[in-house]
Amino acid sequence: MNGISFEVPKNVAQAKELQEELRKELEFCTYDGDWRYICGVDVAYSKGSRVGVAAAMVLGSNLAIEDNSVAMMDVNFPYVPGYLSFREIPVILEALKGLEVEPDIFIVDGQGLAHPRGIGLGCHLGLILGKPTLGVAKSLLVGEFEEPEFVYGDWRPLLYKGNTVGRVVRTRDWAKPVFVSPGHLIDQEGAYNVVMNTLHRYRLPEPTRLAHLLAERTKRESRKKKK
DNA sequence: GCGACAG
DNA sequence: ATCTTGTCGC
Repeated sequence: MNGISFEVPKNVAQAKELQEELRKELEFCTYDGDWRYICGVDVAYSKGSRVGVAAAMVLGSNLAIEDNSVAMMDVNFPYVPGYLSFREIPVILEALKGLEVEPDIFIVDGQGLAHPRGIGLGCHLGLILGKPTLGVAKSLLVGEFEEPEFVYGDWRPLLYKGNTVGRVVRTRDWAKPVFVSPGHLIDQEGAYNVVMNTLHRYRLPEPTRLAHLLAERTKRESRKKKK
C-alpha cells in the first residue's frame, strides 16, 4: 500500500498549485488505533538552516524503542509558512529509508489538516507513504480556539474558516497546549487518541519527542566531528 | 496597506 | 528552527 511520489516544485507558486491538487487526494477516515509500530519524525537544522538532519524513531505499543534512523542533507526549499513540507520531506524520506521495521502510523512535528490550504506536512507525508499520519505542532499556524482547561487531556476544537480542522490539546497540567490534526487516513478523534496513547510525562508524544532528541544529538555530534 | 506566520 | 552557560525548580 504505497503512496504517491514527492514532486519538487520550482517555487512557492508551483508549490501552492501542487498542494491544491494533492488536497483532493486526502482521506480522513475513522482510525481503529490498532498499531504495532508508530514512528515519530523530526528535523533539526545546522549551518544556518542550510543542512537538515532528519530523525525517525519507531516505538512499540509499550513505547519502547524498536528502531530508529537518521539522515542529513542540504535543504533547498526555504522556510515559508505554509510550505514546510517541501523543505522537510526530502530529508525525512531519506531517514525513513534507513528503517528496518515498517511503521503502521506516523506522527509529524508540525500541522496536518490545520493548514491554510488544508494540507500541512502531516498530510503531505501521509499521501507519499500511503499510511495513517497525523500532525502535532507546538504552535499555531492557522485557526481560532478557546483555551482548554489546564488539565491533562482536556481539549478544544481548532476552527478555521468555519470548519473544525483539529484539536488544541492540553497534554500536561499547566503546560502550553499542542495542536493536533489529522494528516491522512485518520480522523480527528483518531489523531487525538493516538496522541493521548503515546504521551509519557512530557508535553510532546514520545515518538516525536524522541525523534527530536535524536535529531539534535546527531546534529551536535556531526558539527564537532567536522571541525 | 497592516499583521500573522508549523519548523 | 538556530546562536548559547548557567541557573532555578520539581
